[in-house]
Amino acid sequence: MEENLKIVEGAERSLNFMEEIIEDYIAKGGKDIQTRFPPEPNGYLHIGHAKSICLNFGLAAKYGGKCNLRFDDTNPVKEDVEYVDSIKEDIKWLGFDWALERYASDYFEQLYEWAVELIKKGKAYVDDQTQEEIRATRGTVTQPGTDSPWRGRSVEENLDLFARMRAGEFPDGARVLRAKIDMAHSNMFFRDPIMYRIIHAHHHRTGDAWCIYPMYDYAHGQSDSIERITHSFCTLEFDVHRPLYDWFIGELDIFPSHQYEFARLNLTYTMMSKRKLLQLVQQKVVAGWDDPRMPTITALRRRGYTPASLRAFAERVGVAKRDNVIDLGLLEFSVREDLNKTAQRRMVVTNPIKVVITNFEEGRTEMIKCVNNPEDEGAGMREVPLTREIYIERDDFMEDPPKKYYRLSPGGEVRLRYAYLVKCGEVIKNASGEIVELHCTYDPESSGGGSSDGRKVKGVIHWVSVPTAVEAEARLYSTLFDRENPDDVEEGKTFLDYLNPESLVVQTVYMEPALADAAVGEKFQFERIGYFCKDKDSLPGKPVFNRTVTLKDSWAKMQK
RNA sequence: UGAGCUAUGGUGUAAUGGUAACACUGCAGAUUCUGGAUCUGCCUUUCUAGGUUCGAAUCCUGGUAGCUCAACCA
Repeated sequence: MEENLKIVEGAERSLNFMEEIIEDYIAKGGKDIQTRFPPEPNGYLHIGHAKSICLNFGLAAKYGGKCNLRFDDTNPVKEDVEYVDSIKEDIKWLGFDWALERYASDYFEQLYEWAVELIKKGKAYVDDQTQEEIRATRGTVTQPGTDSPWRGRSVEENLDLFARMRAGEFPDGARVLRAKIDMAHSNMFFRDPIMYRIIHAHHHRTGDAWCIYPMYDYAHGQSDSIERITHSFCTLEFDVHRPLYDWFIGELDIFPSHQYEFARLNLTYTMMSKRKLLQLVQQKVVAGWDDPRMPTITALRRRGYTPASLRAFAERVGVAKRDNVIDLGLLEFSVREDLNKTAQRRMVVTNPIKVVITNFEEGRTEMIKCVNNPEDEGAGMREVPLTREIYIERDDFMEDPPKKYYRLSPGGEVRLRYAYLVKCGEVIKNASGEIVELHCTYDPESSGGGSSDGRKVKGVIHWVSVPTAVEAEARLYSTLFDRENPDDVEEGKTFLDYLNPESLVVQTVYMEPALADAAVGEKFQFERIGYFCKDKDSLPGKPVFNRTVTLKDSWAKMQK
């Protein structure tokens, strides 16, 4: 696995633009590279965050720097400890560890003092306008705004009012503290941005100590500065905020952190909007944040994705400044690549048809040696029982096969994986003409890859012995949505109109006995089917497996 | 229609004034006790019009297209 990681992460490639920024910084004498991953604890992390995590932690590691985890917890009504716990778990699972765990709320006192400083400089004022009035006077992107009637208040009055805001004298929404910049600025964020608002709410960390809370723009840059973040990476939509980020740091004359933006990750057949993901959970379209069809890290983990595969994926998608939509196929390629080398093989029949090997003695059980993973010699061997009656896949038999069909057909011969050659004799049907059973004969000389007369066979099929088969529930997942870009909605529709009705298909499958005592979270390749991971919903005697991803299937492709 | 950001194969990402390449996808073949894996080959690319230059994906100008911004969200 280490090796595997190296192939991707250590591969020779040119620098991405972020690495260039950092190398440029170092070339100019800069040191102590410091980054941070700054989630708001208001939801679960998704694959887009995984890209950001790999970037921030990866860059710090590559250049001998450090990366902090800082929760942007400036809005108590949306945030919760449930989310901070899940975020920490996800980051660790991905394989990263932060230098410092910090919260924007750790800096509330300092932020307050700096606000007082700005008031004293005449750079901030308390505005009594209502939310609606503020919105109405902000202007539009093409029209300038107009000054608030409270813009000219004296420093003394502002100081007094701001102190009383903090003291809790005013109800929510009564007043705000605004930076005094330029109501006609072409950048909307410079039109006297709000720095503080009154919210009488319990904060998950500071409790009831505060009833005024800083806005993102007033908190983020200064928090970066306090932590001496040298490179503050964020997504493209924040580029409009950068001048304001610089303005506060400049006015306060504090450590000059700098912000750089990169394009966020988009994936086909899903969406990254926290709002919409929350909607899927709340409307019970999915079973929860960790429903294996969700793009959240917790869901991907439950589905069977590995940390290494997600890191390799992040490396492969690269980083740049233009909008992108990554093909889901690349994510799937990344897990298959990892699981192919690490997951043990097992035989499982998903849609059975019974085969009776007529020349195999009744009551006899032969233990067949099977290779656990042909890609990993260290994985060893296991024994699988073979008996007179076995299950094979219904798809592996055709009464009237097309050309190039290598599997079983009347009179045809195939190899039972790891075991003998079998030839199909009789096809048993019920009254309504459905095939219920196949009668075959085996070649006792054909174990170990040979045959009694040197003949070769093209088809190899998997099988499970009937008396020892273990029943399990398989959850076959495909995309939650039926189109590549479910965010692109037509008139009068919503993304919920684009759900894929077959995103989850539950099946009863028959497994070889070795699978009976797999551990939750353990990953296997069900030979010729796909990669599966044992789910936490498993009950004693009733295992549940999630299909992580199918195997590449060039036969299915030919069929189309 | 104000400001900012971005334009390279089907999808991503490189090439940093000097032969447009790498990965995924797709197609074809070799090989194989997984129609898996592996290996080989192939298809397909610089938004547009000018300019600078011996030479432009790269620099300049205009155009076009896409994205972002008018929460007391982050």
